[in-house]
Amino acid sequence: MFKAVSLNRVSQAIVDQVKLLLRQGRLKPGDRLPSERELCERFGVSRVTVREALRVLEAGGLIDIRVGARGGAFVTSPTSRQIGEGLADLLHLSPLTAADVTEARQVIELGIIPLVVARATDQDVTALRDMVRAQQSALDRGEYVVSMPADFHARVAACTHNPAIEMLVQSFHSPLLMPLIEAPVVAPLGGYHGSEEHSAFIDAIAARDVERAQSVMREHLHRTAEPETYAVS
Amino acid sequence: MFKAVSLNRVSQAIVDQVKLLLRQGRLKPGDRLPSERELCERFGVSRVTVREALRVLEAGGLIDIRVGARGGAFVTSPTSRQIGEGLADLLHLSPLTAADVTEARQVIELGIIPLVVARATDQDVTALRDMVRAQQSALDRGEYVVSMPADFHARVAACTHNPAIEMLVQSFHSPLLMPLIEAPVVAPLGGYHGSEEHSAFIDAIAARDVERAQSVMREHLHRTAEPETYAVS
DNA sequence: TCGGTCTAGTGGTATGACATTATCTCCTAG
DNA sequence: CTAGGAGATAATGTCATACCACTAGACCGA
Repeated sequence: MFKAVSLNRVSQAIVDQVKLLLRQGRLKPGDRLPSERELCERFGVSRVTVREALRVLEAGGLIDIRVGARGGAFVTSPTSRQIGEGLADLLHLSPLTAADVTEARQVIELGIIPLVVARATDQDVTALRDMVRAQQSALDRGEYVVSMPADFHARVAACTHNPAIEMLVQSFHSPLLMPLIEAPVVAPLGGYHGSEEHSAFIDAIAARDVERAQSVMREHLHRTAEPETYAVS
Repeated sequence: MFKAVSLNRVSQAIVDQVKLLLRQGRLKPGDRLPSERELCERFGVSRVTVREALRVLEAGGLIDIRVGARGGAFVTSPTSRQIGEGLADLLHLSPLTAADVTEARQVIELGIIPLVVARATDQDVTALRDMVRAQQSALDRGEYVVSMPADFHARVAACTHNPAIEMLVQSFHSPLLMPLIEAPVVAPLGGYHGSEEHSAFIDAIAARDVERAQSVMREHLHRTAEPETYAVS
């Protein structure tokens, strides 16, 4: 009956207004917002207020602020990596166990395999093989980088040719979440096993064999997720 | 050799410091940060700088700021909705199509069904039935709320008893994403169809029938995603 | 006991100044 | 004629101070 009369923060109102412009498409990636001083005039507020609004927009990844002449606030064109980081933040700051995250990851990485099999092009398969070969020779030289398995899984997701899925998988391999999901495999032995399994997986994809690909990936995920299983292997 | 001493922004340094305390667990949800004026003293910076840092933390959903006596910045455990909104903003700017998002959603919501079937308790099933009944009677009264289907799907995800999965599904149903994935179903007729399908889905879950549950859900997702399909039904 | 007033503490905003940084312009030396 | 450097310029980054609005709790009176 009586609606709440809450005149929130002025800075929040500015944030909302800018977001609205973004949603309406009247501000597109690459556009430059007016300078802080000019925004003050237009909104009729002080510079502090405008700056706080810009900070919020920047923290949300919507704008990019540059200093110096020709500087200012520029609307960003978000990359899937940025979005993935946001998702990773969400997952990392909440009370999740490693098992929770691993299970969610399994759902996605196994669920996309039919799509991967259906859509992977010859270039995709070749790129995957090249990646495994490069990683294998890196291992032979004793160079193990923790991002290597992440790169592989991300490339597999790219085979779906669906940027949303790609972004989802990448978010699970963000640096923040790595300690949760792939810690046990950083040992060289685990790396070798990983390479073999990756190759077997690619073979299944090339053969368009959904069942086998899922089976290989299921085992791979299971092994890399559980230390004791890895110790036995 | 000489590492960059680019101490970019002072406010960002404060943000990082607080985030570190959060990650170390030295600040827990419910704790209250010192007042702005006290933080100024401790960090040796001005109040504006402290406030910008607090804005960033607030925008990230890490703290909650209250005014008045006994007010201040309180550490909060971020909910999926808060960060899901930020995520949705980014998604709007990204080159994702509705089809991309829908497909990603299908992978997850179909992939979790085996988990749902395996783990749903009697309470879960009862809660789902109650929800459908409540939504049906709301429809009969002519009240259709767009968040209704989102609530249902989120509750289904909760049946996995895995908070990571729950959060993932919720983020797909963030208010700003709804127009992308469930727009065609806002019409009353679509709502009725939705209720029937929801009921059929619950029956399959209660019968522990993975195949049937997946089949019902697949059709449901397919119908709500494509306007022309809906028009024919 | 109930209701109002007072008050101290806190965030919200305004103003004005100066510092820092990156880009552009132009001038000068070779 | 070209390359490089010294300003000019325009924007963000930071500071200090002041005042306002709001809220919780203490206090007080009928």
